[in-house]
Amino acid sequence: MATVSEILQERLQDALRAIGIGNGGLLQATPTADPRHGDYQTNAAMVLGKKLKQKPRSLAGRIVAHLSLSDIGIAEVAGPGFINFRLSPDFLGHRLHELALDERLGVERTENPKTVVIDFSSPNIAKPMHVGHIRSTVLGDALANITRFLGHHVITDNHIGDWGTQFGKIIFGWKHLLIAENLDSDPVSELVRIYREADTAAKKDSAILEECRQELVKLQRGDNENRRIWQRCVDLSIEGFAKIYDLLGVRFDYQLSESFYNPELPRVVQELQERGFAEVSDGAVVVWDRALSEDPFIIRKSDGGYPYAATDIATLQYRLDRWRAEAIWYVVGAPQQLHFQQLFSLARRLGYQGDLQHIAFGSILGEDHKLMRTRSGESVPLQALLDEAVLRATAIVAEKNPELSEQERRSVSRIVGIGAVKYSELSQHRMTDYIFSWDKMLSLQGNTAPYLQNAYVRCRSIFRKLPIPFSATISIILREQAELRLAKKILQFPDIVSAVLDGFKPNILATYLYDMAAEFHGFYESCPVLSAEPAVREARLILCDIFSRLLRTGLHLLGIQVPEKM
RNA sequence: GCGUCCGUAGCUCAACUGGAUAGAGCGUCGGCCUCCGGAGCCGAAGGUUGUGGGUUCGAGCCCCGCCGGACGCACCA
Repeated sequence: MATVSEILQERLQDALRAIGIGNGGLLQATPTADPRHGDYQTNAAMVLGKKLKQKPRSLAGRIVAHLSLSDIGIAEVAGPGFINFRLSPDFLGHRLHELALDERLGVERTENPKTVVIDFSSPNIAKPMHVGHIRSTVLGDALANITRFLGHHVITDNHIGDWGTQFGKIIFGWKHLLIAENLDSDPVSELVRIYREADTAAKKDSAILEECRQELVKLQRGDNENRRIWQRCVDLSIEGFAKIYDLLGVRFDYQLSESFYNPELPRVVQELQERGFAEVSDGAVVVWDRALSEDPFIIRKSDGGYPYAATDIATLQYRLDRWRAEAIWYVVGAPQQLHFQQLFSLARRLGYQGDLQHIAFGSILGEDHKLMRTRSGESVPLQALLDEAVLRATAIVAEKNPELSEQERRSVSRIVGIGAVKYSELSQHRMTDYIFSWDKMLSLQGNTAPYLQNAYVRCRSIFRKLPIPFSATISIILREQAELRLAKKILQFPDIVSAVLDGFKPNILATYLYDMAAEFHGFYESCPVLSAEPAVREARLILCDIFSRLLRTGLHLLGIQVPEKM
């Protein structure tokens, strides 16, 4: 099923051919910002007028005269040469009926499915996940859901940081500072503690620093004991991550960690040297790209170790070779932009095909407008943050709806609390540094998850009052302004979903859902459903049915659940 | 110093990739509950889009210069 925009664009192309303008390039028909300008508009006449040196208004007039739109609505020329479209109630009713019968709500699968690897979350072993990981995790998951929904073959891969110089200190700490009981009760905290203490000790005592280095070297050479300790650290940490991913409802197809690529690193560096892309500089092996930066891309350190640049190249090769990836998207914070520019630039020079994207995002700030920290100045652990979200939601739900059973309240609180955190990320443009506020994200008013979830619940409660289960029947006749407005908004859904990937901006889906919920409330206010006469009631029930399914689907694409009551 | 990102209502944020009179929420002020969940709806006030130029039918968006902020710049990831 073509989207409304696509239908209008096709009709435009037909009209252009009719007046002898064959290939006008890509035409756009978009929803208008102001209802006085109709429902959709195109600036095709102005764009083409410039190209063909014709007056935009008269060209627009000729286009309109040749537009065949009787089944859709009407078109008119306006302003400097816009063509405005108004959709007829018949057309809206017809489309709505189609959506009612379509599980995918009008969203077609792409005709060109691609294999897309999405790399996100990527926490580090022996460190707790903190607020810095939430954006990557939530954004990556939402993009994966949407990309998959559009029919692409998506592979999600959690590239866990399980290798690196910190392990010298962790192993030293494990051997000298570990407290077994702590490891049982809260393993990740204990790993953090021994790392910190070893780090402090190493700074004060160069003998300890040297010992840490030796532990690292032993690990890298495959020493049995160190290898075993490392594996324990990895296992314990991954268990901790899994609890958080469960709570968030995020899953990965793969969790191939950095160490997975270790065996490939010498070959990677050697090949780059042999092919002339890498050279030795100050004892390190580096790749220069002066056009990008005066700083080199270091693929082997002067001590022989391999930094993550080397791992990233090996990872890239693996994804291209093994998975036949046509696109690889990295959902990683903005500070690493240079790294990815260097990586992608090298990949292109090596002749690697594929759509490589660094999907960058801004930071989360506290209410003081500075990077979000705990009172003691550390980054906020994600587990604690999510627990607090659920706790706060529990209090709100208990107050607003005391009639829920204990079990319902627990389930709803989790959906609301986790949804609020996710939505506050996703409703914002990904590049903005945004201010974390419990009160705002859990507010029942405004562009928040609880507001949307409540709109869903309100709508669903209508269906609970029906004597028999609802099923959409025949035709739909819409007359009221509020009905028509809601219908028009609903029909934009397929265009919006695909637009999200154009710039990787889930926030436009979020904003759309919010706008639609606002239209629903207007409709709900002025158009009684259950008490309406049968034909009207049927049409309104269909509107409600599509609205609730669409809201649920849209939120699911964002990784957010909806409760039936709250 | 070089590079990247950002600057929009008192506050928090949008603006469908260059479209028409820049939109929401919070806060402020004023209306609406014999009616499906008022967790809602309707209305008012609030702006020289940091600033100065440029490009064109048309700029919050593109280009150049300033001002202010965040981040990154050789062996951490």
